[in-house]
Amino acid sequence: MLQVNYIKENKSLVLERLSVKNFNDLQLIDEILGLDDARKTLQLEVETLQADANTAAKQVGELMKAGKRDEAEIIKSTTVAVKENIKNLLAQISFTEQDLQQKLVLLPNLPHTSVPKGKTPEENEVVLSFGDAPNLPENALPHWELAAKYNLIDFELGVKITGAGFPVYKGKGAKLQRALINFFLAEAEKSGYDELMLPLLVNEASGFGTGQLPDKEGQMYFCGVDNLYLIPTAEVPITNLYRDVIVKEEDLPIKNCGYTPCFRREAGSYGAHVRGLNRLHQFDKVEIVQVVKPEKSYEILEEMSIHVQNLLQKLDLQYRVLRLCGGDMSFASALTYDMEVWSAAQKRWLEVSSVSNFETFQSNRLKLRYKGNETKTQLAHTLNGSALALPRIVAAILENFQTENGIIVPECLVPYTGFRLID
RNA sequence: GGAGAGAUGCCUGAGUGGCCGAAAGGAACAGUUUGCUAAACUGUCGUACUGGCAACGGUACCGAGGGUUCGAAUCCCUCUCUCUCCGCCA
Repeated sequence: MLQVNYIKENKSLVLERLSVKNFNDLQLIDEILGLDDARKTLQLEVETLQADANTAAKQVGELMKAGKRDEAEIIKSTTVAVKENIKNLLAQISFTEQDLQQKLVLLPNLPHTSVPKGKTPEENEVVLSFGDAPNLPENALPHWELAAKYNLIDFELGVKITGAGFPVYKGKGAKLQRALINFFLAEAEKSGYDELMLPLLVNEASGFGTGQLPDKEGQMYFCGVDNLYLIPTAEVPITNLYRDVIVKEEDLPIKNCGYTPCFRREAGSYGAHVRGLNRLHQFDKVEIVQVVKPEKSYEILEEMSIHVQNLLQKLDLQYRVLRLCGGDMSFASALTYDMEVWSAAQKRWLEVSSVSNFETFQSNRLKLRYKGNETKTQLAHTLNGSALALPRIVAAILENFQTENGIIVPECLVPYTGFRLID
């Protein structure tokens, strides 16, 4: 959520930035500024009345004590009208604030100046490419066929017990999952992230804090009886740890990581591109999150991007890094890098990580601030990234490292799998 | 699931209608003292909005939301959460 005062002071800049995200609703901005002015005027009015009422109440107290009942009664009678007035004004303020809030959450975050204009994924900017595509024979198999051939993943069983998009991992397939999770967590710990194990269901306030609610609720599974949502990413519980918190400046940066399953309804996504592991309703992911000082956040975004790239390099996967264009970025992000690995048998890039700087967009909603001895309380910056999402990594490993004799597991995973070959 | 108790500032904890934005202690920060460490002493020590160039003010907030009252941390109602006991249970 953007800060109203910032919008007020930098209106033309805000409009210019928002246009990069293809957002051009000048009228909405004007309405927001109008509502904020109205709110302030009402606020001032009600506070003046309250100050008067407070003084009157004190006088009554003193007069009563002095035994001057009659005089007290006179003052009492005058406050009745004032009270009614205050009540009305408060109701107006509350209504205005709600209206303002509802409109304010419609504004996406301002993209960083380096974000390219564009509407479609094709307009994302390739920042760098790393590694070479493996030379696979013409008859190389896509991962879903490999998964069946080596009895690693059973998609049909998942359909039976739950539905499409909930695979059952078996044998070495299951072990590979566990190995990847442990490898990613170990690497995150080496990079200084403190590990957390988190609730997989969150309440409404948390969904709002990170921006899934109100507008993207269709993306989450919802337990209506208890009013809880299944997390679409560990970002939600981790970042909400710091909701309504004022952290000490010296405790920054806060670095957390956590492994969780993620649940996404993905309503309306069907077809060839979602085959196999390409898009699931439940998948596993290790997430990294940082809470940092504003002046450091872009430096840290690079650091997080490098952490993710190191993982991909250790896994010997060919990858590329994209700087997302305005149209492809998420609502809340100011700058996002997507990491994609090459899926050699499908012959396409698969997104395996997304690393974003949200600047104060989330912290403003979360009321996540920091305070130093010298500095006043101010909003912190939040960042997060997948490090990494498992299914597409598994897809790429199966496809890229397939041989006549089986699938060769990357060296770095062997300590975690206990085997080098899937056959 | 049943019964009871509670929720106050960074922490502990006092406060049952006006003198309470809130005692006291601890922690933290600054200073004085000190050969060093410790101790002692003094001061500072919540958040948000808002007025003012500033000095300094105003308003709200004692789990959340309503109500009673001229006046509520204090009384009433609803909700949430925590704790204790019983039941059930991985």
